Amino acid sequence: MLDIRVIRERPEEVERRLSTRGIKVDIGKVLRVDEQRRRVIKDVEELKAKRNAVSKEIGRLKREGRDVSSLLREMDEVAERIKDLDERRKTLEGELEGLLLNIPNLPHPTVPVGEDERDNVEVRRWGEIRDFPFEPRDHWEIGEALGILDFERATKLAGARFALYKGLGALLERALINFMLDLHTKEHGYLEVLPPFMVNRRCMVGTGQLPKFEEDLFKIEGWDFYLVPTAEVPVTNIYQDEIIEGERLPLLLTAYTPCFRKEAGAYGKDTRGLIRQHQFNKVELVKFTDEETSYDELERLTRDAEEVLRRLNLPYRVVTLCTGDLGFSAAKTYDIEVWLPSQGRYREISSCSNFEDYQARRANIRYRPKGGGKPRFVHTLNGSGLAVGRTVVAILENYQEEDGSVTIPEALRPYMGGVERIG
RNA sequence: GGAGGGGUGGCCGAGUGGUUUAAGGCGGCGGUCUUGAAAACCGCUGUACCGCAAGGUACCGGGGGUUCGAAUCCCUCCCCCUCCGCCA
Repeated sequence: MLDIRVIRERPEEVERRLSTRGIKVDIGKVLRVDEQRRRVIKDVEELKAKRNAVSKEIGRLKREGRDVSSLLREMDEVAERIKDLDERRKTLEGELEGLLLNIPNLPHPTVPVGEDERDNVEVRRWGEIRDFPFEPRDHWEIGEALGILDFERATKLAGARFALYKGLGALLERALINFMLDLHTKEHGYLEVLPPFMVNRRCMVGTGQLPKFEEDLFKIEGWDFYLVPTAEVPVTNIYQDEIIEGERLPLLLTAYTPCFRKEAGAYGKDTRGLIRQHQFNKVELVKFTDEETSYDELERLTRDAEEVLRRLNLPYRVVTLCTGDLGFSAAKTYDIEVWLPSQGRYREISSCSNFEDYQARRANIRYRPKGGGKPRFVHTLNGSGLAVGRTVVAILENYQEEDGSVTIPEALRPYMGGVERIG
């Protein structure tokens, strides 16, 4: 959520920066509602001040045994006006909140202006793309042939966009989760947490999935529970409605969770294989920082995620998302894209963002500055470290051999009970 | 699922209609004293919103109601604890 005071003070700037996302926001409407709201607040609070004063007076006169009937009559009207204005205030505040919750974050000034993913800017590349002496196969072909992935039977269990891992495939997925968590906890200083995989609506509003993107989420019928689309939601909301002591910042958390997404609007996209599933595993990195250090922390967080690919020796590149490709709540995002030989291109495997105080304002997460002072909103950041299913895809494809076998990256072998090769 | 007990400030805890601008204590900050520290004593010590300011308003788990006036009375929901049942 944007700060209404910023919108009030610099409406043209807000409108201009939002327009680079390719959306049009009616700032004028926000300002009009805000002004009406403040007017009503002023009026009703004046009346309440009067009510409080008169009520005190009534108490005093009654104790003295004096007559108060004229004052009571006077207060009848005041009470009525207060009731009306309170209702009006509630309506206006609801209206303003509704508008604000549907306005995306302002892109950071360093974000390249552009329309869509074609305008994203590559910032670095790492690793050597292997030169295959044969035609590299798709990961689903490799996985099915090795008997470690079974999409057909997964369809019986749930439907399209689900996977059944078997044998060393299941072990590979589990090994990757452990490998990533160990790296981030033991070497990068993150605290591991294991949150609920379902959250209530308030959390979804806090991180920005709701109210705008209801159609992307799985909801539990009859309950105020949603399946988490990313660990970002439960982990960021851990500190909802709290004031964190400034000495404790930055807070670094990592979590493994499955992620559940409807993938509405992705019909026909990546229909085969593990790339786009209704359920997938992910290890997430989350940071809470102050406003001075959040962009340094974004660089570090991105490097922490990249480190997974370096250890696995998988070639990748990092791109800065342009304004038109930026997510709703993000001020700046780096995507990490891993090389997939079967597609001959880089595919997203991690998305690392700084949300500045946008989520903190929605979820009401503040910190007390060192040495005291008024609480301020934290900056929140998160990034995949990494999407596990897509990491399996990258390993199967980049480490495949002509005979259909797959070599296990060395860093992963201790997590695989020493297995060096599948097939 | 059944029965009972609870939810008050950073923490503990008093408060059953108006002298409550929420007692008192602990913790924290500042001061006096001291070579320094401790102790003692004194003072300060929540959040949000409206307002240029002075100041005002709201908040005692959430929402609604009664009343001139609600932490206090009524309704409703949520959460926690204890016991019973069921269960991984």
